[in-house]
Amino acid sequence: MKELIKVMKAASDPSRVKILKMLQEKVMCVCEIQTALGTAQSTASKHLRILEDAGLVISLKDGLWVNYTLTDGRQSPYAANLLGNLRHWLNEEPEVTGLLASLNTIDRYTIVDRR
Amino acid sequence: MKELIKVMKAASDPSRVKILKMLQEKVMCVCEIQTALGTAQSTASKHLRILEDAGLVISLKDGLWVNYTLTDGRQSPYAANLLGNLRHWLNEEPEVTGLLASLNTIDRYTIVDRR
DNA sequence: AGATTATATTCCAAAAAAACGATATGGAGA
DNA sequence: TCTCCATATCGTTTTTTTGGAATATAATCT
Repeated sequence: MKELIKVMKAASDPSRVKILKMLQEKVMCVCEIQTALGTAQSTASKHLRILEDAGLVISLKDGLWVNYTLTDGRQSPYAANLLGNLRHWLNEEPEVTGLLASLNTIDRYTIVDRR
Repeated sequence: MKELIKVMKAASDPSRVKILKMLQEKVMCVCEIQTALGTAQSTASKHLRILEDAGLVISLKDGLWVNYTLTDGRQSPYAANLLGNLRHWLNEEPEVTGLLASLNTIDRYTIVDRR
């Protein structure tokens, strides 16, 4: 029960759902996600932690970068189910299509250069 | 997106998940749900409203009683999906099996007689 | 070693959610 | 009509969640 609740809670926030939809498209580091969402760095990082705790996402270090990916869902049937459904859910929503379209323009090196 | 979030939020609370599992077993009125959960009446009523707003549950008046049932999920694909999954999810969890086992002893007329 | 940098964590304030008691509502029966 | 009763709503308090700024951490580079 706790496991299910954790997955549902993770999926109860628009920013986190957006992160999941973005990660369907590509592996992303924290600063890319932060930029795409338009939030503070700590906010992005915290959302990612919640998604990771729910078994929806995994992090992989690459030097200073931390890359986030969707999991294969092996550690939680609830997570697996959600990730599977999310693949076809929300694909017509402007809020999501717009965000995904903007991913082309978001690149970690460009982000870093600009600060 | 908002619709999805509403369903996920509705499923993010243990009491509400328990209500859904109970309604898989039988139609229940508010006072039966209140008793099964051990909460205040207003609390049960509010949880039910949230579930109803998410399209997971419908209410049907029968005199003074209000009977709650699971929906067929026609008004929300997300609700339909969750209800379908919940049919096999959590069936082994003691927290749930115990609750469902106790439903035999919970009957609206008995509850009313005792107050 | 020291400086730099991407990310994680901490701290705090604001917003949202949850619980309960009390009251309101609306249907049933006298 | 008056009363009674199951449920809904309101008002309030407590708890949880969210967001950002500031700081800590850990890896890289000179």
